[in-house]
Amino acid sequence: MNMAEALLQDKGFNGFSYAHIASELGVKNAAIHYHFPTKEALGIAVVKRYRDRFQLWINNSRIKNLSPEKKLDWFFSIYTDMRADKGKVCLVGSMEAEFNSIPDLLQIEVESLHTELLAWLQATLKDGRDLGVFHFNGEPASKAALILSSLQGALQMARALGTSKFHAVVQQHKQDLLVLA
Amino acid sequence: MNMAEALLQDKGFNGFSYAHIASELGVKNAAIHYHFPTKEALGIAVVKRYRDRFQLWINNSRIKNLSPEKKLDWFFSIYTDMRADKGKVCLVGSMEAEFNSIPDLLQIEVESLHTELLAWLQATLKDGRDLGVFHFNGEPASKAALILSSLQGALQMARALGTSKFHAVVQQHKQDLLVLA
DNA sequence: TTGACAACTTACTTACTAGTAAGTAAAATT
DNA sequence: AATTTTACTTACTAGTAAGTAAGTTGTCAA
Repeated sequence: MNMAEALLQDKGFNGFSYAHIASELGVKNAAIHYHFPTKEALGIAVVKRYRDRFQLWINNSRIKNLSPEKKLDWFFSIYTDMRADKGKVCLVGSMEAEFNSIPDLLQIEVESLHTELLAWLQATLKDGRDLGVFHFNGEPASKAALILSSLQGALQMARALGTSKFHAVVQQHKQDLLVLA
Repeated sequence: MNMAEALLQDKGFNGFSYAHIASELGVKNAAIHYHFPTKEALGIAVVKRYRDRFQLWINNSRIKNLSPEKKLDWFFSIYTDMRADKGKVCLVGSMEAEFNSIPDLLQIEVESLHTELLAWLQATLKDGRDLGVFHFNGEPASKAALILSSLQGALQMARALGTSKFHAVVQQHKQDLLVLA
């Protein structure tokens, strides 16, 4: 599953095969099929694990008790770490880009993950604005969608235009939220 | 090339084959290879055509003489139209998501397109701020990267979460740029 | 000690992939 | 009118994809 997740974030669902995983793990093709009968099942398991991991994080007091500002920094750091880890992109972006060529049940799993990420970010932005630390117009839902879509896009952008562009985007988000115009 | 472009935006580079194009056009596999010897060449031709089209547009007086505000509306409309056209995503996002599983020369072509899109948006944002119609902190380059990455991500997001999310993002960008805090 | 099960390997199938070589019919060029 | 070129088709190759059936080995419990 670690290998599959890394390959998903590196090459996309249609860009890797059972053979890739098998050879790198030093096992045979069929050994993967023993644990994950189909590629769809493998993809779903990876996304499901990611969802569970995210829920564990945000419900852990380590994160839960942070200020909105620190929560946002933590959230940004997830994406910064992906960029630093061999230029990975986020799972959601990787699979939504080729959404119409991935299996049905995997689409549903990706949708669930995306909804959960967005819900947490939206709540965090709302809390921050209510406390007066974040400044933005409009609905928290819209601002959350803007920021999340931008992080997703910026990881992809960095592949062509370099890591500096990714960091520029993150800094711009911080400035937009924290600095009064 | 129209078919290839549509398939790229629908399924990604690794999600379509010569057979897809051939069958839909009612010709044989080899007929495509006659015009585009390799899949890499086909991809490059599609992106190159898109680059040329974009340069034609922005150098056309119809766009060139628009106010920064109208220019931005035009730019947003490109992405809104993609969303309306069977939920396509932008070429750049589609290929950067699977960047590490597409041919080398195609990567370079995508990079060029992305650089050109970003340069135009950056200049437009700068002009708008200089004229006092746009309001944002920081460098035009960073704000341009933020907006472009967000549009790219929002088209992908809309596939899982619906068109309304895409429109929310566009409206939020307008509000962020136009309304004083 | 035997039996059952987990975790494989071996060996395979079917379907599809990009790509090619050789031939053909019609249109354009000389 | 003869020749060349364009745009294919037919028929193929070599490689890879996901997926499967049957057999093997090591571990553990009764």
